This record gives sequence, C-alpha cells and structure tokens, in this order.
Amino acid sequence: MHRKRVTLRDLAEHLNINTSTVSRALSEKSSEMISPDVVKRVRKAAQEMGYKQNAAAYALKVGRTKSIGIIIPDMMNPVFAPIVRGIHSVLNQYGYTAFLAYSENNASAAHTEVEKLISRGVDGIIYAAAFRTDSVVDLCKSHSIPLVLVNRVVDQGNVDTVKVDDSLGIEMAVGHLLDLGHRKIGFIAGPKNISVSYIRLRAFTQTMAEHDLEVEPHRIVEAHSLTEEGGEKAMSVFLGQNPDATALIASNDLIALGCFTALTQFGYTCPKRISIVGFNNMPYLDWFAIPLTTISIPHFQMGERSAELLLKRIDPESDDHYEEVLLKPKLIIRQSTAPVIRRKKKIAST
Amino acid sequence: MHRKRVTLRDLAEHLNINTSTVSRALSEKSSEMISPDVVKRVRKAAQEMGYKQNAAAYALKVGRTKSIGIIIPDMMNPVFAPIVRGIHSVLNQYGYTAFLAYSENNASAAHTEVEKLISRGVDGIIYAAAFRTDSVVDLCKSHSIPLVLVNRVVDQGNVDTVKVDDSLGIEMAVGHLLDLGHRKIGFIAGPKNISVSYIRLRAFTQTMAEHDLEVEPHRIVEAHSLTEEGGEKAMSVFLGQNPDATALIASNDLIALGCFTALTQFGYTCPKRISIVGFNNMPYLDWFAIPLTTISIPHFQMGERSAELLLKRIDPESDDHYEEVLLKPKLIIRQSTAPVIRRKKKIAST
DNA sequence: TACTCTAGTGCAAACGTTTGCGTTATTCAA
DNA sequence: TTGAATAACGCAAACGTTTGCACTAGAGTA
Repeated sequence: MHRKRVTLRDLAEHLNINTSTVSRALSEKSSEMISPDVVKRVRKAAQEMGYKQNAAAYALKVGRTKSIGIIIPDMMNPVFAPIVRGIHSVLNQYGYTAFLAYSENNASAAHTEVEKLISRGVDGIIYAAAFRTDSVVDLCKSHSIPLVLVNRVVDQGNVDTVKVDDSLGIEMAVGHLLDLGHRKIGFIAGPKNISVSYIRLRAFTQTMAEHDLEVEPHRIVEAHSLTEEGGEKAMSVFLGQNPDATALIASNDLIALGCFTALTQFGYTCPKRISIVGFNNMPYLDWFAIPLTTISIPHFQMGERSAELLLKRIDPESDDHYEEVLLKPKLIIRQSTAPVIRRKKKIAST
Repeated sequence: MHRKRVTLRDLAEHLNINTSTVSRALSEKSSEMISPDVVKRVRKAAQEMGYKQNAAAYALKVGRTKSIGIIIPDMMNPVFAPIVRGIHSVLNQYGYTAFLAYSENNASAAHTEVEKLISRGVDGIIYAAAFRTDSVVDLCKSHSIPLVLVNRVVDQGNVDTVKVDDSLGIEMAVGHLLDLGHRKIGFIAGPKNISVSYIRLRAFTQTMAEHDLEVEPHRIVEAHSLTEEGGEKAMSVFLGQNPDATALIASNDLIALGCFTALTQFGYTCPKRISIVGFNNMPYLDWFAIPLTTISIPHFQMGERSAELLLKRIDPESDDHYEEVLLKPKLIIRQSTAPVIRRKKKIAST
C-alpha cells in the first residue's frame, strides 16, 4: 500500500492550493474562513488519499498532544481496572489518548514516571497513587501541567480531586458490625502516609467514640502496605494481641485478603472466629472463598469524573479554582460478617 | 518555577555554542564527535537548567516516537495485568512508553483503536486481542508498522508472535483428568474465530482420540464469548445434555467461573458432581471459593518476550524474517478436580 | 468612477530537534 | 616548511503543522 504517510503538502499540491488552506479547511474551527466549495473538495481528497494528521507536528506546533498520563499504584490490584475504563470512556469522546504507568506504591518511582510523562508532553495527569505529601503535585505545578488526584488525595490543598467519602464508608462498616452485636472491633490500617488509610483509621476511632466505644491501642495495627502480604503480617500480630476481638475492619480489600490467610494459618475461620469487612469492593470479590463484606466505591464513575475534571482544567479558558468531587460509598454485605456469637459469660469476680 | 520549558537553544546560548553541538553532546551516539570537555559542560548545564528533550520535536524530526501501543481484549480480565507488566518492564529499559487500549473483544473496535494509535505515530503495536482472521495485521502491514501478536494468533502467517503451547496445555489437562479416572469428559469451547479457543478445542478432541476416547458432539458446547457470562450459558446447555459427564475442561478461566455459577444454579457442586479445569491461571484464582485447577501460562514472560520482539522489529537493522516464540504451560492442580466417584453400575441388559 | 470593505486565499515564520555538510584549527608525515 | 589528514564545531535545512499577516478580487457605497 502507501509506503509514505500523506501530508498536508501532498494534499495541497494535488489540489493546486496552499497548504495553509488545506489546514484550515480540515480544521473544524477555521474551516469557516474557507469557501464551502473548497472545504468540500479538500475533505474529499483527504478522505481518498488517506490523510492522517501527524500528531508530532501538531504537538510541536500548538504545544498540546491530546494525550494524558494515568498513574496507578499497582497494576495487579483489580480495583483500578474499572477506574481506568471510566477514564478511557470520556477520553475517547474528546479524542484523547492515555499513557498508563504504575508506581508499585513507591514514591520516587511515581515521581520519575511523572517526569517521563511530562517529558512526553502529556497535557495532563490523572494520579491515583498519591501519598499524603507527594512531590508529584509540586512537580506538576512547576511545569504548570494540569493534575487531578483520584481516590488518594494529598494533605496540601489546591489540587483537583475526585474521592469517595471514606469516613462515611467507615461509619457504614462500623454501623453494620454494631448491628450484628460486635463491640470488640479491631482495625487493620494501611500506611499512614496514604490519605485513604489515614482517613479511614481516623474515621474508625471517631465513629467508635461516637458510640461510646473507646478503642484501645492494641486494637489497631498498621500494615506496612496496602497489599495482601501487608495484611497477612499485620493480622498475625493482631491475633496475637487480640484474643477477644470478634470483628475487624481492614483498610483495604487486599489487606482483608491477607487477614484471611493469617486467620487460616492460626487455624481460625471467618466469620466464625472473627468478622471482617474490607474496603473498595474490587472486582471478582464475590467469587472468593469467603465473600467479603466491604464498602463499595463507584470505580467507573470515579474514572469518568476525574477525566472530565482534567479535561476541563486543560481547557485554556477554564476558570482557575480547584474542584473537589466527593462520591458516596455503599455497604455491600456478604458472608464475611456474621452476628457475634455469645460466648459463655465469665462471672464477674466481685 | 520555570514557566517555559528549556530548549536546546536555551542551553546553546547559555553556553555560547551552537545548538547542534548541544544536541550531539547530549546524544549518546554522537557525543563522541564532541570534545569530552564540552560534553561534560553541556550535560552539567542540561542537568542544572532542567532540560528535557521535547518528544514531539524529536518525533517529528526522526520519525520515531519511542512509544508503542498495547491492545488487550478486556481490561477487566485480570490475566492481562501481568502481561502488561512484563511489557512495561522491558520497555522501561529502552526508554519506551506505552499507550494501553482495549477492544472489548470487538473486532471493529480493535481496528479503530489501532488506527488511532497509528495516527499517534506509535513505533509498533503489541496486539493481544487478535481474531483468527483480523484486519489489524493488514492495517499494520499497509502502514509498515511493526506488530507482534501475544497469546492470540492469526491464521495467516508472516507475523511475529508470542504464544504458549495450547495443545500441550490441553494434553496436560486431559492427562490429569484421565489419571483421576474420568472418562466422560466435556469441553466448553470459546468462539471459534479466536485462535486459542479453536486450538484448545482441537487439541482436546485429538488428545482424547489418542487415548481411544471418541468424544461425541454433545460433549462439546461453544460459549459465545470468553467470559464468565458466556461460560454460564454454555454450561447450562451442557448440563442439560450431559447428565453423565464427570469432568470438563473450560477454554478459559473466566468460562470456568461461569460454569461454577451454572452448576450452583442447578444445585450441583464442584468437584463432587463434576470436575472442572480452566486455562490461564489468572491472578487471584487461588482465592476463589472453589480453587480452580487450571493450566498456567507464563504471563509476565509473555509480556517480556513480546516487547523484546517488537523492539527488535522496530530496530531498522533487524533482519526481516518473522519470529514465533512458543512458551510452555504448566498444570496447576487445585480443588476443582477430584477422582471420579464410582457410581453403582447399571447391569447390562444383555 | 473612485473608494473602502470584506471574503477568500497565499506567504512565510515558527515550534524544537537532528544531521549532512562546510569551516576552521590542530596534528602529523614528508 | 608545506601539505594533507583529522578533530571539533558551526550553519542551515528539514520534519509537518498552524497562524499572523499580506494580498487579491469582487462587492458595496457615495
């Protein structure tokens, strides 16, 4: 077939007009300066000769690439798949394309990934891997390239964000466990330098306090990462120091999974020994051996909203105040939570 | 910070030398034409002033973008995550970046995605969503842009491919079931226009034949797609027409999952009523309610190999004969398969 | 008729690189 | 001492667009 890509100039000489006219005729905005007749002829020829705009030349000229970067913490965490789909779904409508990168939950890796993306000239970045203090937001600001945070946010304000009401989610989780009769409730937290794990933990102690349940320190243990492995290790120490707990909330579905494995290692089962509720409602969760009660977040919608927000910020004539969209979580009850079983009461020694 | 990106010219005037010298000093290849002293000074200044090559200008000049496109059939299928990671891992070493797109298992969607990628000027494409006859390969050929197929291949030859030995995998699966004493074995196939489902089905009947087990037509039913939903529907009809089957092989883990749901709808359980083996060993499978015996494919390695292959093909001085790398599958035995339970024999009426 | 105005188009610069070629200055051989 | 060879660098074109400006011709006005 055609070995060489056909260019604007090719079209121009073929039609015996100037390349600038061709350019204008093809552009939706400036085609109105051109006589309708010429526009029609140009577009027909472009169609026939298979003209495709050279993205590099366009980018070089106008300074925008019509591409963005997406950075997620972990490619293996299925929860990000629907988020990415949501992003794509709106990107497609506007002719944008996305680079996908992941940080392996590593701050400096994320930083260099963003640097690479910026060097590629992306028009904006959707960042789902933020730490509470994160150099990426300064990096983007210094290059004045639009950034929107999804799910994980950052302490420092002045950034566009799309997040879910984590506190509300935890309230729901606690409420559910209380309804089931649980009182001795633990919490497996994620690293404190990530907003979601920080906020969820805080919401936990607060909600408990509102129900006049003071939570003692040994009821809380922090996993070193929001992964299954992190959950497993944390759960081991939790079980060691909480022989009496009847329920726990995990900061994350993945952590909850880790709790399961630690539990079976100790020879216990869920929800018989302990009820567990997770967070995120990641895909395929209902297939699991112990279907996990969890807090569902609107993944796809989060993706959509963040893409819309970013596109809006990329638009040069957008107002310049930051937005924060807050989405509602939902409680999904499955089989990992059950009513507390009444054990034979010790007679108080008094 | 710096509002405007610093360019080669900025560096040049700052150092009172020509931009061509700066360009050469920065380039690994041509820096040897420049005196070591100058090279050092240029690189130092570039570092300090935060110079980043303008990707668009580079692409426009040399005609290569150092980016590739990845197309997978389904973002929600976890099996592609490790493949993509494998691709990224080698891409990173060579300064390449990847666009990620998905086709929703739709041929025409895949075609337009590829067109978009080509129009973006990607240097090559890794295509994991191929049908047995697929317009994408002609599209790429006509634009003379490198293409490598992963996992799913195409009937027409002359394409670089990375695949696993599906036939061997099925042999293993059949062998495993035979060892367990099964003889009445069914097969839930995927759509015949996808190489993997076609080959796996063919391997099934062949292997059975080699063991002197003729497989009757009703033992095979074809799902309309390689998804859980497709598996569920197919399994319903399978159960209807196979009251005596004791085992089956699913073309896909997702299909196997669908079989599970249909099974429970019928009030049966696995492996008690029927043993099931899947294919792919997708992530998180060992967590499932019925841990699925399956054929494991080397996901990460498949990604690596395909990226290596593509990069090699992109290299202008590569030889021009196509390569086909074939990887070995592995049998993973879990709890969805069990020895056949001997039912009370009907006495032959003769 | 002479003038201004406007719609339609062409000209050429610019975006930031890379690279073939030309120009110097230096080295080496004879 | 002269010549050629080499090393180091500068010049300028080119990649394919977009866009401000200049230009032309025809329409409208007085």
